[in-house]
Amino acid sequence: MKQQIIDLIEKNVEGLNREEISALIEIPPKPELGDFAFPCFRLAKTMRKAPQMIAADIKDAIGEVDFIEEIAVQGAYLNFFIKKNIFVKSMVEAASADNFGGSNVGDGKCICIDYSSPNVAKNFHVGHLRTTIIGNSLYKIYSKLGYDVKRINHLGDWGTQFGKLIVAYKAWGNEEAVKKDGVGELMKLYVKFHDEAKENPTLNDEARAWFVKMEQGDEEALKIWQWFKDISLIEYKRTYDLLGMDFDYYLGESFYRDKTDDVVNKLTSANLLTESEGAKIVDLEAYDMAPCLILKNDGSSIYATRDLAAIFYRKDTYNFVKCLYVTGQEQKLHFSQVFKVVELLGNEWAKDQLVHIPYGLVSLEGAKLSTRSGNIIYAEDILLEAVSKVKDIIIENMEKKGQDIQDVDGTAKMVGVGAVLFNDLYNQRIKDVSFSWDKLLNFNGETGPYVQYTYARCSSILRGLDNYDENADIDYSLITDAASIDLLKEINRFPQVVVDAADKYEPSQIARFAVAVAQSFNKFYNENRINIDDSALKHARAALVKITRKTIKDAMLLLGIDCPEQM
RNA sequence: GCAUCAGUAGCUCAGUGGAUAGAGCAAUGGCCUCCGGAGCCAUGUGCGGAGGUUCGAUUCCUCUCUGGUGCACCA
Repeated sequence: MKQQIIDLIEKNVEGLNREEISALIEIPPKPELGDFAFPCFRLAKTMRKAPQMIAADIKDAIGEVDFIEEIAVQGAYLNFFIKKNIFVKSMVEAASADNFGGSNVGDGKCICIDYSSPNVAKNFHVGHLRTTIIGNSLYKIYSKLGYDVKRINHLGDWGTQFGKLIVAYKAWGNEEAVKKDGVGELMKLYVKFHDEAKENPTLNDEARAWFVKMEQGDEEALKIWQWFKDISLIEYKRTYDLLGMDFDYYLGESFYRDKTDDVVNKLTSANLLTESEGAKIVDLEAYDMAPCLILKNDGSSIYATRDLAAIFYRKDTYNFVKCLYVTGQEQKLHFSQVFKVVELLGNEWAKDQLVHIPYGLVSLEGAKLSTRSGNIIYAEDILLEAVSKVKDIIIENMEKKGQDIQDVDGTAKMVGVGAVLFNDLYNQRIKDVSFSWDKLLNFNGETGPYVQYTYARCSSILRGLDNYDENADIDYSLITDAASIDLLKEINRFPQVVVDAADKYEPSQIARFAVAVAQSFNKFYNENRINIDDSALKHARAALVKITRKTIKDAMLLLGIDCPEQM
């Protein structure tokens, strides 16, 4: 419908191309102001006339059009009122299409997303949840737009921290305890190492020495390392299963250990490597950044080295058009440095293909999360707690309302986990999050369960319709009330919302949209009975329920959340 | 110190170079013998401050204040 408006304006206005017109056209803030609006401020300068007069002139030039009810001039705005039945029909039909909201702009091109990437031998806590949830949603969003997305879990499974763990394990650990408590025990060893190292700094040198051994392929070191890694992965996968998420590749930092030499060689031939305090660095002073450390003074690699190796590997292997890194904003400098180094090696594509997607810090009741101080909540505990609370509510509702819900545990999992995901995706990524159980477990208002509830309600309505024919013709002229039209307009934003979410790397746009549709539907529902005797009206309203239901489900799936038929 | 991000209603947050800046939470008061009350409706003296660009700035620029984060051998 917007295209037809653009056609009209293009034909009757000089000096603007279709793209410019399209960008100018807006949806008025209030329905009384029309269905589409075209502001004429910008034309005032070139046409040297008051914008109000320009609007009036354009109106006259357009004249009568078959699908337009009225064109109103309001100040500098040209407000278009589309004939309702035509507008309704076009919106319902658009929203009924199978891939509504999606497109094929991606054309099968590859996008790599590096996310989740927990540090092996450390617990998976609330902070890790953010990267996992945001990354997963971006995967869904870009897939919806026709991209071939590679989900890469770049495990933190290499580095000096394993030297520390080996030192700690050999000094204070034992096999039994690690077998019994898994990552929990490894964490204890890690914390103990840091406490002891404060008194005895030579422990740090020992740790670095063990890491050098790892890099040199020392059998004993690698055996312990592999064992710790296996233990950790089992625990992480349990959390991923709960979240209903998976990855295409688990390629941790260790995967690149034989590829860092090549990075050093490239940098050396490009004459970018300089020595400083015994270490090898790339000087970035010209770009107002601290130097990028490539090799430590003991010759071993560091995370930047491995990130560089990973970039070249991914470019060669997947030929990505974009490689996204979903990590905390505190790593911003690191990625700026690494991306700049890639660029300095003569890779212009680094400028727009390598993108850091930062998110805000998670704190716990105002204090920073810290394993060492015990100020920590584990992802798994949060998810299980939410599921358990949802289950209580479901059971209570079943007694109160006499509902018969088939799969209580499955539904509780869907809603509980969904609540956590939604809560994490609802605000802009960059906002810091102060974790609060109260907020997380309140399911009223702008929450996942609210949206899911609306979905279940749609399903329930459709199940209960009497004398309903799936294939009956719809009389669109029967839909005239404001609540119905608002609902349709809301739903029809979907394709643009998905594009915006992708452009800004902001799943929150989708979450906000899902809530807006749900709110709009609930208002419609409160004003319009659907299962009524008037068959034509019943079928018309049911058509709105159907597309609402479908759109909510598709939007929620983009967040990694499924919707239950009953709850 | 340098860099960077943020500052909108009591709280948590949306939002846009333009038509009266919006939601949710919390609070109070309402909601049809009828499709699901995890719902709907009603109540709101707010864009940190100062300049600048513009016909128009909460939005863009500069400065400033406040808070977060980062600044080499951790990732």
